[in-house]
Amino acid sequence: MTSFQRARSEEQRAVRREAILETAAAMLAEMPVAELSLNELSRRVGLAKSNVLNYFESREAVLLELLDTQMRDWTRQLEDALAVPAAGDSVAGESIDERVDRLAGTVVATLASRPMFCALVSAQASVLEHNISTDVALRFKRAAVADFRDLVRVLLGTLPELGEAGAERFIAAASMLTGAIWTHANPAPAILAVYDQDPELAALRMEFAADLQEVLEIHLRGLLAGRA
Amino acid sequence: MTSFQRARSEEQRAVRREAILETAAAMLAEMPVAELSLNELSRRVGLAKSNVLNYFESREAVLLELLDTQMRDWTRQLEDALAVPAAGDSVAGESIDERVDRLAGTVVATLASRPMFCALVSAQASVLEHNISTDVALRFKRAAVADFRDLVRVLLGTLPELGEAGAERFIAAASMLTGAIWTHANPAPAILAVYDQDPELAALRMEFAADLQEVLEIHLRGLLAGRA
DNA sequence: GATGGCAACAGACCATCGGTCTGTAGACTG
DNA sequence: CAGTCTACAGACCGATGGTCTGTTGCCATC
Repeated sequence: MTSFQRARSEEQRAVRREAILETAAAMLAEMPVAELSLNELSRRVGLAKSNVLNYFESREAVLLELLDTQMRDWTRQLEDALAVPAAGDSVAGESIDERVDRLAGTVVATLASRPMFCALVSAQASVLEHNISTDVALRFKRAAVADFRDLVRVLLGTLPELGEAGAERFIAAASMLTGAIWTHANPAPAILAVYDQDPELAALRMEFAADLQEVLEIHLRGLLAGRA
Repeated sequence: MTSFQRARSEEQRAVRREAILETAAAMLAEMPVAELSLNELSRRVGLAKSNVLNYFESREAVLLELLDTQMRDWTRQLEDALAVPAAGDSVAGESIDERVDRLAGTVVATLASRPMFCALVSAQASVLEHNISTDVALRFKRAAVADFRDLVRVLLGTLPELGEAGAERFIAAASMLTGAIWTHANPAPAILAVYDQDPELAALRMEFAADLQEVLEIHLRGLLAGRA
C-alpha cells in the first residue's frame, strides 16, 4: 500500500510504475501474454485503465519493459551459472564438446527456470514490438543491444572458439528458437487435445527443455564446424 | 461471379469456400496476417460475416486451410527444384558440402518466392492454432503430418546422410526459424524507423533470404557433425 | 490559513474486433 | 402452387485497446 494518494514527485511516479510492472509480472505467472488485458491489469493494480496508460504508453510498452529487465536478470544468472564450475580446479581442461554441452545445458536450465522470460521472448517480435512509438522502440532496442554485447562476452568466456561473429549468430538463432519452441511447447487447448487423442500426432509435441537443448547443441556444433 | 444466388449443392458450397480462400489469399498479399479481419474479408468476398462463418468455423480456420494448401504446394515446388539439377549428368558426384549448400539455397529460394506461406508459417503456432476446435485442429495436424513425411522423403533424396531422424529435426528447426526470421525481417513500422535512424541498431536488422540461408546451413552442418 | 492552479486520476466513451442470433427470402419438393 | 428447408443478411453481443472530459487531491502562493 502506498502512503500517498496521488503521485506527484518522480519517486512517487516510479513507485506507481513499479507497482504496474510487478502486477503485470504476477499476471504473467498465471496466464499467457495474449490474455493479459489492460482492463484486468488496471483492475488488479487498483488504478483506472486511463491512469495505467498515463504511466505506460500502451499495453505493449509495459510488457517490453518487463522483457528488458528479465533479459538483464537472465544474463546475470547465466554468467553466474557458467562461472561457478570454472571456479573449480581442473575444469580448464574441458574439451570443446564438453563445453558445448555445458553451455547449451546451462542456457536451457536457466531459461527453463524463467517461464515468464521465455513467454515474453516468444511474443517479442510478433506482438510486443507492434503498437509502440518509435521512442519506446528506440529505448528498448538500445537496451537490447547493450544486453546483446554483454551476452556475447559471457558466451565467449565459456566457448571462445565461437568467435565474436559466431557468438552473435548463436544469440540471434537461440532467441528465435527459444521463443518458437516455447510457443510450440505451450500450445492451445485444442492442439493439446489432439496430441492426447492421436498417438501418431503426439510425435509433433514439443518439450521445452529437451528440444531446446538438442537444437542449441546442433547449432553450436554447426557454428564450430563452419569455423574449420 | 457465381451463377447462383444461394449455394445449395455441395459443389456450390465448394465454390463459396474457394472464393473465400482466394479472397483471403489476395488480402494476405497486401497486409499482414494480423490485419486480415473477418469484417474486411466478408466485405471483399461479398458475403455477410455470418455467412462466411457458415463456411469456416472461424477466421483462424480459413487461414489454417490456406496454410495447408500452401504447404503442399511448396513441398511440390521444392521437390521439383531439387530434382532438376540431379537430372543432369555429373551431379551425382556432388560433395556433401555442395549438397548442403544446394539444399539450403533451394529451400530458401522457394520460400522467398512464397511470402504468404512464410507469413502463415510465422503465425501458425502463436496465432492460427488458437481459437479453433479440436476437430479443425485434428484435420490440420493430420494433413501436416502427411506433408511432413513427404518432406522428409524429399530432403533425404538430396541429403541422405541426414538420416530420417536428422531430416525430421531439420524440418522442425527450419519451420521455426523460417517463421521467426520472417517476422524479424518484416518488423513493425516503429522498429523499421529505429533501424533507419540509428546505424548501430541497424545491425539487428534481418534480411529474410540471407539470414535464413546462413542459419539453415549452420544447422545442417551441426546435424551432420553430430552424426559422426 | 484561505485560495488558485495544476496534474493525477476515474469513468464515460469510442471504434473495432470475432462471433452469435433472429428473421427473411430464395430455391427445391410434394 | 404450397410448404419446407436453409443460405443468407443484419442487428446484436461482450470484450478489447485506447481517448476524452471532467473532478479532486495536493502544493504553492498570498
